[in-house]
Amino acid sequence: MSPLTPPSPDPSITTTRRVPDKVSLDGLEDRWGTAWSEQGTYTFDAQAPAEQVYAIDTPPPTVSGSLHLGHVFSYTHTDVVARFRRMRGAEVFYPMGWDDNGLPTERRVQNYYGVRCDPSLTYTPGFVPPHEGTDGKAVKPGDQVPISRPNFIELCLRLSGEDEAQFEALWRHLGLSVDWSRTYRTISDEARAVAQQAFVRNLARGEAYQALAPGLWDVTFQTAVAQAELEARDYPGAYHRVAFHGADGPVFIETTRPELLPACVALIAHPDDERYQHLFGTTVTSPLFDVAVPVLAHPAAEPDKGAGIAMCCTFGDLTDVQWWRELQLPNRTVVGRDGRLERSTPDWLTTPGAQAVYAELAGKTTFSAREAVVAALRTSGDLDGEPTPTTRKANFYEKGDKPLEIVSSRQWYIRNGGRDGALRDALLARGEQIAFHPDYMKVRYDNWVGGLNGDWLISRQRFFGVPFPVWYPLDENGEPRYDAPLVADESILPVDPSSDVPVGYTAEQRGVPGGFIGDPDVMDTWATSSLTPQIAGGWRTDPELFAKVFPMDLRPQGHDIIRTWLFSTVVRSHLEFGQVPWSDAALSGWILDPDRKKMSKSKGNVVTPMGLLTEHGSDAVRYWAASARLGTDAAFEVGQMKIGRRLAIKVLNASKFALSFAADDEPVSLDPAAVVVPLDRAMLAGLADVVDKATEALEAYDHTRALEVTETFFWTFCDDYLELVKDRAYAADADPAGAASARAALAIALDVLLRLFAPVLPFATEEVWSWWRTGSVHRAGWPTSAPLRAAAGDAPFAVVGAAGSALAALRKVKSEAKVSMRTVILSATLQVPEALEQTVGLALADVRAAGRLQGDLAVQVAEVDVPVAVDAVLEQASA
RNA sequence: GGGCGAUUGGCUCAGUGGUAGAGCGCCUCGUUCACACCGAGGAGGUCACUGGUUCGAACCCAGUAUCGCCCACCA
Repeated sequence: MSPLTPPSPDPSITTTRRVPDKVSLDGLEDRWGTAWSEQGTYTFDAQAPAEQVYAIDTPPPTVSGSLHLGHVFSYTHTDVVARFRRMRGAEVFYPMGWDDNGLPTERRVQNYYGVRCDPSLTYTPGFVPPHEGTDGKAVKPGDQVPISRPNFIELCLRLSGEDEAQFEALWRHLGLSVDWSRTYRTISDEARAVAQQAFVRNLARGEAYQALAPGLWDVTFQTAVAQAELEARDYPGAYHRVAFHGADGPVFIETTRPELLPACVALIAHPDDERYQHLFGTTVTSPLFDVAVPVLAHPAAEPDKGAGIAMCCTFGDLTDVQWWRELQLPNRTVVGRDGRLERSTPDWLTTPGAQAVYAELAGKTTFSAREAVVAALRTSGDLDGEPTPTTRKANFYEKGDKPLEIVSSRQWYIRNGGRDGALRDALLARGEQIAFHPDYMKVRYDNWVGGLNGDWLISRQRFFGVPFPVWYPLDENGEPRYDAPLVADESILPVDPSSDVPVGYTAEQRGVPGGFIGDPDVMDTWATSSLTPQIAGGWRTDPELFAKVFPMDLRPQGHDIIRTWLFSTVVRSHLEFGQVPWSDAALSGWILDPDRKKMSKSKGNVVTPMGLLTEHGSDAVRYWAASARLGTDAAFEVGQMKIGRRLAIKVLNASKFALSFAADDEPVSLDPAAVVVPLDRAMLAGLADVVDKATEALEAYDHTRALEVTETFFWTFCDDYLELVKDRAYAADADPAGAASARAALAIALDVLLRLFAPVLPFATEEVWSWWRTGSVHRAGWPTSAPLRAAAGDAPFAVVGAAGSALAALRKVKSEAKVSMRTVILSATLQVPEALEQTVGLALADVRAAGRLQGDLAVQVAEVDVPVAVDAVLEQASA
């Protein structure tokens, strides 16, 4: 991004005003939304040189219902940045994407239409879903009609398309300065092609691989789940003290999962644990099932947990997986992919008693099986005491509601440093190259990368997603040759291996021995969204564009998805391009409800974003959002929106006033040479400081600071400066130079203030701009301080403060006397601190006029060091 | 258990070494000559706590407490 030639107010620009008699915020969203769209105000110019481009990797919102307040909040932050950069002269690449390819979309379609996907069915042309709309509640799974995968995908596309149209309408109403001609869907052919191409290239370089291994599995969704999608939740359970049978008597273990007893492969204690030294190397038999298992030592066993000796099952938790792997234990899986115990009796249960007990468990859920095992243990006398209730932490899929099981399955992985120190270090180093805003968010990246315990699992056993562009040859027995995958060539992507045929085969060979089958899985949603820069930037289709926008400048996102979206994007970029995907990452906080809890969906639905925008106005809601700093969670506060609305209205009214002093057909002068009165020049000096501070803050992604300094100045401008100069500005006949000075200063200040407010209040500022300027304020340049300083000369801003204080003192006299502010003061003496004597003197005429002072105004240096005070004689007091 | 934030008037928050700030709310008053979706004035805080550094601490250091979040934690 290059520094731009800033616009200096051109003294020759004078325009005739068209100020409406009555100003209002109502309807500005529609009016200007339409105008911006028609005029292409935010269209990205692909011809712009690369150094001028500022590219934003916009988060594609998940299409699974409606946008909520948190979206409005964080997307406003991004839009403020986009508008600022655009005004600074950057050509802003600001696309919008829709993430519509994942599990949330599937679930919404199931609930909305009352269907479920059954891949074994064939396509039904013209299928009409049995149900439409949720009526606030979901169709129960039992009532869902099974339909084919193509039918299901058709419905996914239809519903997400409808949702996306609504999303876009909301974003336009909010005033996001997105280039709407650059919209993408993660389920589009192009996005699928990018995802498949990136995968194919990962595979060719050995960065993607397939493995058959135990992994976390959600029994509800029946899919594998990645580490990044885990959520630890409290889960009620109970310790069961269970006796294993050793040569020298019982060995007690404690377990919260007695139903896994038939899957036990060993008992394990810490090598240094004195209590179990004599048992290491011996064999014990399990209760109920009479399976002989070894007692082994492993340092991962914790002596103070439970009985200090653990029952290792395949697989109860990730520690079991570690033991199984490191101690080379057998695999005795009993829990299936549906979360139920295997129907057939496992072959390692050889005694009639064991088989009889298992027969009671077969096909049961883990929950029911647990009850059955506990009952059997009680009967056999192997349960010592009663179960002790406890709360334990269990891993859940973040979107699921049952604890994850661990099952063995064949899955695709991408290397992410979880098993490779060199890669991990390289990715940590990439983190150093990204400027996080706020910077302390970077530790979350470091924590996550440092704590990875495996590669990135990218395959999901779902339907609506990007399929893996891979087929497997079938051997003579019809078994897939997973070691010899047939990978689609980049040139033919996207492909769907369930309908497309690999090179060298015919469709008839699908599923027959000696033929082929397609990989049935789809990619995890993050595997696609980790490629948003590639998708939005035209990596495959428009290399020229891609070279201009990549690496991008900004990744805006929530701090809750640093470990997923941010990290996975860095991984893909590092592997494919050997660089970071963007220079800056802006992390927005969450919206909390007034109870300081994270806004829940149910509460969020009570106040819909569109309802808020309609009620308070988009500028008002944007003001609320822009008042919260990056990284900080903010309260949902209607009060803040009302303040924003008041500010927007004030901008309209103050602008109308500032433009009102000349006759209607008289042009407005922006000539700095006309500004000769010290008070006017002092005001511009103050404004110059504001411009510098606001610019510096926005450059540093601190939009709240920029807004604050601008707003503070603006209220002083309205309350003090405008009041002080209005009589002089009107009095063109009595004091032509003084009036011209005030009018030019007002116009120059207004011009600058509108630009400063434009990123936060795009509608009100554009409205005012249209009254007296040409073009859009959003394509006008960002103001710079140099011309203001030149116009201000050596006048100190303190003059405005001193005159303002003097005016406030006069007002206070009237306020305390409980009379109108228009009451005439017959004479007054100002008591001012010595330091202000000179500066107040420079604006005395304006102070007199604004204070309605008709007689003498004396200035004395106060004896005590106090703010400005006044002794005054009021008209009424003398009457 | 490790880490990161936060703690300032009733509320929401600014304020990184020099006599406590804003807005909202509250109180008093005013106003239709830009603005009632208004204006002016006012009251209100020992800056979570304890030590320390310093001429001087809301701010720097050490510790404590409470709250929130991130990571780890399934025997």
